[in-house]
Amino acid sequence: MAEIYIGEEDYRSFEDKTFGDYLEQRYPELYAKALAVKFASEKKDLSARIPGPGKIEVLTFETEEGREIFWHSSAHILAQAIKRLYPDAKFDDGPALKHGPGHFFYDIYLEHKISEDDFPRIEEEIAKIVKEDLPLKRRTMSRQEALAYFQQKGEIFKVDILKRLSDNTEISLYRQGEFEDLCRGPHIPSTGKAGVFKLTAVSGAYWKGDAANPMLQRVYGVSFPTQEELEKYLAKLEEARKRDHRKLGQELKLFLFVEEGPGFPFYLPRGTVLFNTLCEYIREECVKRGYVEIRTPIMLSQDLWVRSGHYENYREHMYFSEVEKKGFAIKPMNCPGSILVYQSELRSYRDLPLRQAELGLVHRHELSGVLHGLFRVRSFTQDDAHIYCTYEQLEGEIEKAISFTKEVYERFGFKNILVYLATRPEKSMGSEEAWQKATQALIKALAKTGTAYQVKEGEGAFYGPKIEFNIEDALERHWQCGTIQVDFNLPERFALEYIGPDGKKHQPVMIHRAILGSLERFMAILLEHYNGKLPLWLSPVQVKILTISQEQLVYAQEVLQELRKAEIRCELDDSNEKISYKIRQWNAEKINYAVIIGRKEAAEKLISVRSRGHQETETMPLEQFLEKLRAEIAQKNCVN
RNA sequence: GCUGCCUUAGCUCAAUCGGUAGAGCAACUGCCUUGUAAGCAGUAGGUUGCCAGUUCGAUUCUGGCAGGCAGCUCCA
Repeated sequence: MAEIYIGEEDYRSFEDKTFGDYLEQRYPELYAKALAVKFASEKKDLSARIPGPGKIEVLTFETEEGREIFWHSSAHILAQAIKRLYPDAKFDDGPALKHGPGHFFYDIYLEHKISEDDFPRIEEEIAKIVKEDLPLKRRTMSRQEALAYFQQKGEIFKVDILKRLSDNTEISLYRQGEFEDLCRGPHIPSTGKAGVFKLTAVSGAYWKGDAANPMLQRVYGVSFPTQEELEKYLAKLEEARKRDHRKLGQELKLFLFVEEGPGFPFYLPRGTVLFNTLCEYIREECVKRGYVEIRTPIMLSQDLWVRSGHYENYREHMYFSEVEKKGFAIKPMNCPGSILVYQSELRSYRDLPLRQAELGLVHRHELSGVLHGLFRVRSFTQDDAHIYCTYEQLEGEIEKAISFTKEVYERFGFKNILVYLATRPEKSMGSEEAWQKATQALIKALAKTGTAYQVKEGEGAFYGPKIEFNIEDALERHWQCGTIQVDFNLPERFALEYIGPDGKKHQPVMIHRAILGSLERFMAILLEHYNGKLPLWLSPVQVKILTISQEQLVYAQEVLQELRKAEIRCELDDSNEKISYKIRQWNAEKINYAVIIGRKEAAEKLISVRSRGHQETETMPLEQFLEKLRAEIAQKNCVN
């Protein structure tokens, strides 16, 4: 970022001038790129008067704050274009974005339904506005004046925004040509600096984000200073589209969705291997840390869910059924089942902490509109666990769970992990004191493990506060995976107890935790993260044997048997095709290794090995290849 | 669930103005006996998502339903 100091003397000669004037004279090259400035940690328009000597930070498209201003101004230009084409459009809000389907959007009320077919017309009008190079002029007025002004223009949404502001706020407006918008600013100096645009999406958005409110139309767009940058962005989008796990899942034959089961994934043979491999990994890691594993039924009596509070607090996400006039529910969570296992024996303090893991299949009714490949489904398997411990053990157990979680993410190569602390929601049960204690325990453990986190107010589970772990995928999207929750409520509701050293009954505390979260979601993240090129230990098919001609079939079968005996996941391509065709197929399947067998290899009882992403082959005895595979699998290396 | 868009062979996509559908890949069969990213030929594959309506006639127009996509709201 360019920083400039305007000294006492210099300032005197620019006393009545603007930042723009100053830059234009002193730093013409920088002026050409400047969008706005930051002075005394306040963002200002270039047309703002210099208030005094000091540091000026010049905001250009190269800076994050500069881009935000650029895109915010883009939203204004979008609105202006729409107003020109549809004069009865009313505008709500049009901010810049950090993530999502565009750099900016504008929420609009308009009778005409804007469709993608309208985009070219709107884009054309935007280009005209950019070409007109209209200066953006700021003016201020009182809130009362602004209210009257927008009322008279019929901009009812702007009026609503103004009504929510306090009375002594100074209101600023920005005008570009015939279009004027309520806005805090700052903005780029003129529409000529806005560059090239592309509209990317149109959809509905609830007014003020409330589902009870009517819907506005939200038009999304992207913009860049130059055409090249726009094209580069579009190419990146295309790359992301190719990485979509839904597409990879189909191409690699991993999983399937059918009309008969919306949101209920089917695992194909290869996807099942991946699923099972992840389960095995989690099991091993749990065993190392003193967990025991249980399995509980998918369907349990409705009374149980009433007792646990799910019926009261979670009903809209549950599936119900009736058998012999008795109500049943399919489990949306594993905790009540786990509790019944805890209660099956009289527990002693010597049994605690009891770490009870379950790879549990849960069903949750999700609204149809939120389903999204494996990221968002209606039935999924959680790598769940419930830890029953004494109050004294609580913090230590949370700390262990935090480091366990971090270790697992590291294994898969996820570097960026965001942690949140979600506190008591409105719809929840239990005493305020229990919530306080539980939340404090989480905070202490976070501090002790040196975990940076942000607070999500009111986003906890209905029975307790939670730590949420989000990992960042290759497309820089964040996905919630792991969670650690402290629960005083379910032990209370189910009257859980253990016999203490004093021979008396005490109530244990419960920790709910999941690391991968949903195996389905985690698989999807892995697929996008690795672009379908799974590391060897996770690959459904690790090796494919390709014969040069039918002559080598017998030897190829022998090699296949040997590899399978060594528990290598292996397939043989015995089709009557040329080797180049088989290589092409092998590559498309993203299988880690190809073993190529021709006349030479068969004669010498050797194999030729080619690895994914490489052109060269290496000829070796089968045993040597097996050693190499064993070593690589044992490493569970996830760096490609 | 809400708003908008989409649905044609296993997959990716065509089909003019309303005249009952085609291609490539995959599959299958045969030929070639193949040396590192598509060998050649042939065969089969469809109630155009489902149900109504308009029409002499609907893949095409209208309505409803289902599923999908993007976003909103929600979330592991």
